[in-house]
Amino acid sequence: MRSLDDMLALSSWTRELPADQLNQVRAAIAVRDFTAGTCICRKGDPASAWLGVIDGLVKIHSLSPAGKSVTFAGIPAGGWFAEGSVLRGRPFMYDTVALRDSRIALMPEATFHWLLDTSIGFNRFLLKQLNERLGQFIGMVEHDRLLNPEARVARSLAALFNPYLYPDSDPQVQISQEELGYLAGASRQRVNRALQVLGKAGLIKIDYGLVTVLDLDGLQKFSG
DNA sequence: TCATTAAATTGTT
DNA sequence: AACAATTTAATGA
Repeated sequence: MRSLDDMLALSSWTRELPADQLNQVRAAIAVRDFTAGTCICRKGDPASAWLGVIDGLVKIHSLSPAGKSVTFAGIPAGGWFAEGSVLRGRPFMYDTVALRDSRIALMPEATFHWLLDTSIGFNRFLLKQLNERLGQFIGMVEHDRLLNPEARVARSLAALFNPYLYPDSDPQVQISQEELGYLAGASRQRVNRALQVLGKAGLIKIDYGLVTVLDLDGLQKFSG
């Protein structure tokens, strides 16, 4: 299992920090392990920390009153999230659940704001991250209206491997087809078919509970 | 190490 | 949505 130091080494915002500031930031970050299926934070909880996925896989999602699940984003190892709520000083708007055993970094709100006030590199990182996320969500609306289900699954999958949001060299993700369905807004059956098509096209490799991306660029551009 | 079983996931209708 | 097949993980001989 990866460590907090692995994560910080991968996070580009740490690179321009003076050594003593980085040490202070590192000391302020708490690390907690969550087993698969447990809730990391719920809608309405105070946003007291900026969260990072050191290892594992997390989803941000919402449950309809009728109990249907919609997943807005899957966050694999290397990703930071919840900056939106921390920036506004408002409670979380969505639930976050560990999809498999996950190790989470919690940077206290005060530390987050200290970095925001003192580090240009940190601000640059946040701008880039917010911009990447905005692009992903605009893309989701576009794909939802314009593309066929195979292409939607392809892009949803590709979004998990955004090299800026999730700087992790691992081309695999351990996720069930059911969860991919929540992420892509498609039924499990549809995801199953789509994955087979994408596999035959040589873009991914499918194993039990595991998807390996062979051609990320091709996956992003796939349109049937 | 191997066999058995339950649980999770997948493939199909 | 329901069913059958497959894979994994856990258990104990």
